[in-house]
Amino acid sequence: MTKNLVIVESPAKAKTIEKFLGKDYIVRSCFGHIRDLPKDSNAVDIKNGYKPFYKVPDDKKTVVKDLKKLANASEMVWLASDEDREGEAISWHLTEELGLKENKTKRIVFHEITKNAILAAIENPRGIDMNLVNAQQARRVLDRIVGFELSPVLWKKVRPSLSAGRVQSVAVRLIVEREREITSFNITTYYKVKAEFKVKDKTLVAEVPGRFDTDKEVEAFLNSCINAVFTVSDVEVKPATRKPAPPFTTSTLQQEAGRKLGYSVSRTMTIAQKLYEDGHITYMRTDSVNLSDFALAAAKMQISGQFGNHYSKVRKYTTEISGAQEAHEAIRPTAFEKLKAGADEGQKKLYDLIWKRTIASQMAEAKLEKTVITISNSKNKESFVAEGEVIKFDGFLKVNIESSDDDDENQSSGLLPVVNKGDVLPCNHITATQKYTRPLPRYTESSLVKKMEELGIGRPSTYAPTITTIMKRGYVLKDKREGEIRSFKVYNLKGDKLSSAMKSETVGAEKDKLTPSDIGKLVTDFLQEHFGQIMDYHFTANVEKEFDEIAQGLKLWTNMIDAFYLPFHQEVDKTIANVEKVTGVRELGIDPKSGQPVFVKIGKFGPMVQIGETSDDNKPRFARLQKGQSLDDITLAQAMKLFDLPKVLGDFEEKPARVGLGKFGPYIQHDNKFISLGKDDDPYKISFERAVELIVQKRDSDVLKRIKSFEEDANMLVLNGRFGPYISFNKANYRIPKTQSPSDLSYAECLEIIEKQPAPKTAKKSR
DNA sequence: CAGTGAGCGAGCTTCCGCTTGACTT
Repeated sequence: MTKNLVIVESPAKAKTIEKFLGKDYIVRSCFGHIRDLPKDSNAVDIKNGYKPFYKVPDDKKTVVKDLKKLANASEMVWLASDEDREGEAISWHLTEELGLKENKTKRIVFHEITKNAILAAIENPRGIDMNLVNAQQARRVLDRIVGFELSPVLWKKVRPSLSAGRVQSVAVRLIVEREREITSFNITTYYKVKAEFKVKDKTLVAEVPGRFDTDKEVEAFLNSCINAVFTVSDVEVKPATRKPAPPFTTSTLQQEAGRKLGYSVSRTMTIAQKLYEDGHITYMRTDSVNLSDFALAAAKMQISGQFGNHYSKVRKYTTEISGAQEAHEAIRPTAFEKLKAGADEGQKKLYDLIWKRTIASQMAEAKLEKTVITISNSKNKESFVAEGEVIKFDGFLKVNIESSDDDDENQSSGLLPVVNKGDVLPCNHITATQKYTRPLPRYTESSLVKKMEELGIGRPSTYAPTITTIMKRGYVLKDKREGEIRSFKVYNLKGDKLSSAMKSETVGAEKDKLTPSDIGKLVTDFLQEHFGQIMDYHFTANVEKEFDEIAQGLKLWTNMIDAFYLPFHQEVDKTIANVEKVTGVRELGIDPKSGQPVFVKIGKFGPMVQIGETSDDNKPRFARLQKGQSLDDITLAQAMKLFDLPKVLGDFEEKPARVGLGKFGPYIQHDNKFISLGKDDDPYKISFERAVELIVQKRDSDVLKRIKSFEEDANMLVLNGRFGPYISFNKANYRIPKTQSPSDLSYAECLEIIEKQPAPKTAKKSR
């Protein structure tokens, strides 16, 4: 007979807590939510007060069974799920599903996994807060209604299998709008003027603070500087400080790992999960910047020991993001004396980032000395200004400098040469460089997360999955963009000689930036037009206010849902009944050969170009748009070019080698085999020789891939794939059990493996 | 894997937020 059963959400947490509590307690985890609305569309009884119907999903059945057994055998069950809306609901679902009696159930909460916090929680148990549970039910039901009523509208009016929701649709909107801002951005040019002065054996570079808009203005200014006398008119030295950033939350960790380590949001989370499971860091899904008293003391000790007392400064941070639920601590190392941790290079780097950020957050501010030198010009009102910054005391900069999203080149320079007011400075030369104005950058995964967090959309546990969803639906893609070469003008004034030259630079090279697809734009426009309320950037913030009122017992959750549902559902019905299917059709012009109109639109299989309308005596021609092409801006010439392929390049071994554009990009087809073109191959320009080279290469790599083939049947192969060896039989793939060695398999053994395994998905789909 | 684009109809898709493994070709 167990005395006490404690239930927490995460298994790693359970292990830690069990150590704190001693033998009278066993601690188990429920692995998050144990019940949810099932997938069928009747999970919410709308006519009956929105009564939700909950079900234990299959993969949670054993968890629930085990917990039930333990609960029945315990004198007291302590529900220790997180202290937020979702956590309260988890405790309530556990109560219901495990059939817990009130007199032997207690609800406890803590925000940090420290012995003191847990003992204090046990001293202060409470009951389940049904108001908070109801706020969660409102959240859950609202999301279900929005998602499961809007998505079918898209299936009917745009394309099957699409999805819409409170979070994902707004995330896509952000990306669509940013793209349109970039496309419509009006690039203008201006000049920045810099001068290099001689100060004894050193040089001082100073800049005119403003801009010059035209060649004429900048030339006039530079000409006026000929024979000018430059005098130091002011030297200002003032102290400045810089403070460390707060410790990591999920969102800021994703941002820093993205910028500094190049990790995707989901990669960061997978790695953090490992560090957490191995006990190196605290929980990685959190919106709190709070550090426990234990952590504050431990950080202080570490900093004092490693850097000295004067580097330590205890700082308590408070969360400013609205809608934060703060069930956990910030993400921090569990033991600061561990300077390194992690099982591989990826984990080590992420741990290092977390260690530095947390330690820095508890360190003294950096003390700087900022110097501003102003240099006047005897012939002109424009002064030159030089700014420099000198670190007097490094403080937290000793361990950490956080990066920023705008990777501009505006780093302030270091130490400036010493000058005094009234000094006359000889000028080496003055340059004016042409600059281009720039639109806001495209979102990266992590800058999107940052924006979503600001808007209160999504939660730490959903940032990564949301990004996966909008990419999987094809709304958004991660693009790699080659830079373009752009020329700019540079003037140089040396002595009394003004010259100019053209230079060039590569700009706009991007990788891992999010861009919307045609379908993403189309769906966003459609939803904006008919469901503006859901697409409003403040929609989530507004409903959060109402959830809070429900949590405080000021409002009935069913009333809130009722007020939302009636008008929303009407709009859904109206849209289904009255609105035409959208295709994003655009006429590009007339095909010069056939005289027929050329259109682009979203077809059954995605964006396509079509020549001519369908009629009894006309069969239109079709071609799919290529990667990087968009309905919005493809030209007639580009569209017509798509019809040049496929074409035969020549015969190789008496069989034609064809080049074409397929679903997966450009390919060579030869002898019933398809070979993807290389990155640098242009399908329109590729030579026959290059095609043959690719065909031969493919044969070689196929041989390398082959581990074993059999005389009995040429269709049976043991191959080496991305996930290790596998069996390929009649174009279907089968896993090889870990107990068997792939290279030693006999034909009979292969057949046996195939028989034991269920028909693979690929075989099913192809039917 | 590398095609397809008539029209009809059956049957399917879909949300957000808690948690980890199982699984992928």
